[in-house]
Amino acid sequence: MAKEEAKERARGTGSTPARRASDRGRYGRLSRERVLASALALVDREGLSALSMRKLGAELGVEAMALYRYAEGKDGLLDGLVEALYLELEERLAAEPGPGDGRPAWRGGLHRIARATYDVCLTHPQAVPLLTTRMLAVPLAQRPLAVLKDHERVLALLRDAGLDETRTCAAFRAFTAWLLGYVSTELRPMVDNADEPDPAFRLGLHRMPPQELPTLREIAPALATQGGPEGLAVGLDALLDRFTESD
Amino acid sequence: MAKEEAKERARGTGSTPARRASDRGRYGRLSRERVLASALALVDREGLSALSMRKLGAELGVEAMALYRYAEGKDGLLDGLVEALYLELEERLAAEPGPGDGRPAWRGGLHRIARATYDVCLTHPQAVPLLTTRMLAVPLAQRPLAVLKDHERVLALLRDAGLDETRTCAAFRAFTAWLLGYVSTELRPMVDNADEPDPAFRLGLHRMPPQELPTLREIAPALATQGGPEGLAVGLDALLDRFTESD
DNA sequence: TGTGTAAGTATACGGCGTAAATATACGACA
DNA sequence: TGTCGTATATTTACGCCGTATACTTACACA
Repeated sequence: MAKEEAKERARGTGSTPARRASDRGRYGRLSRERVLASALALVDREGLSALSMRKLGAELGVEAMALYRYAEGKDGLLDGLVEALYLELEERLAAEPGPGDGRPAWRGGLHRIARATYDVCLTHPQAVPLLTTRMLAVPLAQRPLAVLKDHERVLALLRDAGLDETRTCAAFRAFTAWLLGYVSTELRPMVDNADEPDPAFRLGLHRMPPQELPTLREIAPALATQGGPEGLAVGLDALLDRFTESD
Repeated sequence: MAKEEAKERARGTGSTPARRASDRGRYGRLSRERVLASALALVDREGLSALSMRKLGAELGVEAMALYRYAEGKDGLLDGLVEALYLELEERLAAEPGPGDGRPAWRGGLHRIARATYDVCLTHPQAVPLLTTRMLAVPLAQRPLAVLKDHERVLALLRDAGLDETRTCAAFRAFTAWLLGYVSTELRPMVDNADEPDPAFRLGLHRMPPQELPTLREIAPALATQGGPEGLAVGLDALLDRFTESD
């Protein structure tokens, strides 16, 4: 793959002098990587609903239909975004060393995965809904390879913990549900009007009928805070403790 | 009832009359309730992507634009579906008695809410993604009243547990994340081809590269099982234990 | 019985995803 | 060097979508 890119670059640097500048880049501009990266950037910048084949094409200097060589339709493109997120997760996991602290390796591994997933989602908050919509909507075996490899890592770690098949499944489900639920609830806007100086008005509390929602009104400012990665870790430990204990 | 609505209409308030069935003519066919119920039925039957203003209008024997009196645009309609789900939840909670078993009332209450939410989602699996996309995308104060009332119930129960504000928030977040994550992961298809008799093929395992995904391939059949309401309850207890304990 | 108003319709516009046919640049090979 | 097959991108077109705007119609009430 790197070799192909090198070839393309050599081609681009003018081995054929008669080629006009506007023609030079016409072919070989696109690749699945470039398409997905550009799509993710667009989503990061303008949100999921702003992603259309035409707009993405324009962003890449190309007609919409050209994208169909690199993703099968819009749905395939969205699945590709999920794949891109998990590839980024893979990179992060490969980069970080893994602490090797007091706890068992399998538990540390699960925390690393959870934390890295959190970080990826924090980097691309607008793409997070894709995890519960596209990724979970696709049957297990049809998910992108990067996703399946992530599942594999988690399952292998649970196996390392010495769990039998039943308990491994239960723990895997708990891990996934907690992680996806946590990032889904945490990584999105809580504020109503960010420019409003008064916290109560910024939260839009004036919209809430006070007699019906006394506790909520009282506690809403505190709810605007976040649990952060610590909250994720605490809940993860609680679930792992429960779901990995033998009766 | 018809009299009150007539009064409201005369007063010019924005509320919507629901005419008696015998009044059926060209006018009075629609109401917000009927629109939302029909939309939910359509989603249940054909999935979220099949819901369009035109199709919903046709279903109700009406032009698409007529729907705009009862929901502000498509997004408002989707938010209305979320509202409908939480209204259904409210009904369920009102109907069931509440067991009053050994555990503290507040914990029993949270379990009742979680279970009822699970049941509602089980009844409308196709609508579940709306919870993580539409509901969570809307800032707290702008969520439908039925949603806010649900939040209020949960918060009040946590307050009953004697938690301070900080801990109440943490527990609320954990409750929400776990519940939404659980229903999102649990209530969707895991199978590849439901008509295939061999379980392995039904799961599409032949698509998985075996050397890269050994654990996953081995455990995939077991993963196709579900945690059910019991799994939800077990995890909920684990999280509540952890997030409500004082240091 | 007339009249104001809410309920629903008609029409139109621009954007969307994408099927199908078409044009074109490039690599390979003569 | 020329030409040819093919991968690559474009063009065109179709039907569906959400919805702004202007219109018609049925009803409540005087």
